[in-house]
Amino acid sequence: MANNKFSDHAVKVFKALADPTRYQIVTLVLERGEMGCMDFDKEFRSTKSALSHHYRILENADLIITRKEGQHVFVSLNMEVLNKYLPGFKKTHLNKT
Amino acid sequence: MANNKFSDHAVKVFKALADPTRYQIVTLVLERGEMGCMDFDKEFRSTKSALSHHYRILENADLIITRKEGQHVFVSLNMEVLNKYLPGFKKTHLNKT
DNA sequence: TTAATATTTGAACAATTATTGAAATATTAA
DNA sequence: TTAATATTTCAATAATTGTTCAAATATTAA
Repeated sequence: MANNKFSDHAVKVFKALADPTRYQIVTLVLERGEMGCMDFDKEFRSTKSALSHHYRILENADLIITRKEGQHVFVSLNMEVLNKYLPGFKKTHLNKT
Repeated sequence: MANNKFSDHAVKVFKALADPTRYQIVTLVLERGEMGCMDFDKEFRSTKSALSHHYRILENADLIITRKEGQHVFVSLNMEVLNKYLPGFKKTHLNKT
């Protein structure tokens, strides 16, 4: 978390979700739970490098948590932050066309 | 509303709020209700032209409604869309530091 | 009609953000 | 140790977004 002012962090969270790939990452992890961080490159067209950059942005917004297990990195959501800025996100954004 | 797919519109809404000026416009209108669209140029440093461009983005995301009364334009929120993508927004984003 | 005020538009430029490919780093297995 | 796989970092470039200023449009008042 870079900044502690509510509105600054809020804008950062919106920025993090203001990209189709990152929005999809968040909704997929929300649906499936913790995922291997590079599983996504099969699901969407995105290189591993691009994904890595996207993770950094989600992480800087404090929306995701990454955990390293051996060679692999796993991504999960920081529900505390998601609920702080986007309460009801799961209900509203999951399983929508 | 340009696109009818839920996630595309959602990303558009996040993009619209992913800028400090636009976030402030939305929270101010939420707090005060309908406002003269150029009242903001006193509140923040932003030219009328920049504000006009910002309104177009908020309008394209279907977040605001503009109403013309004589020479003046008034801005209000489209609560239906705000509630569809960001339920609880008012409660969480109002009167925060 | 002309003048005054309000807002929008468009084009140019600046700034930020996204993507790429190659090289670097880390971990594990052989 | 070397090789293989996973992920990150870096620098370059591409693409998008934000701001500015000037011109255009709209509305009302004189």
